[in-house]
Amino acid sequence: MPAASPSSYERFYAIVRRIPRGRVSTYGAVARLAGLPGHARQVGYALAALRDGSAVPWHRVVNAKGELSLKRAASPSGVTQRLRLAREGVVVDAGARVSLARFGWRVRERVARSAPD
DNA sequence: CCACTGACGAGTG
DNA sequence: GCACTCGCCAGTG
Repeated sequence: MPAASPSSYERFYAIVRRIPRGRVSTYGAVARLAGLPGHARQVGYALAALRDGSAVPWHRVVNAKGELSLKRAASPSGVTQRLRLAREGVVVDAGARVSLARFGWRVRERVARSAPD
């Protein structure tokens, strides 16, 4: 098994798997959460290496502008991403963009206070 | 080894 | 919002 080396890909996949349904995250955020800030490009590379049937919800990952990075290609992957997002209620506009303000996944870094100040 | 490319991002003007 | 630069790492010729 080639699992001898601590593939950073697996680290990225682990984060992507945590993105809740109906939400999206960004390449940069995934890299950051994986403990590898600045490796956004490698996240894209890792997702591109995924095979059909993987349990990784790669379609929930968009770039920092909220755009689907596969819009450039009419590849089946691009279509699949739009289809899956639509099925989860995520709105993608004509410019292949998603409102990060509305659908961006917010990682809770602090616990909600049960009692306000 | 070098140049170039790619599902990226942040900074500057 | 647009154009440009630099940083990041893997794969290819």
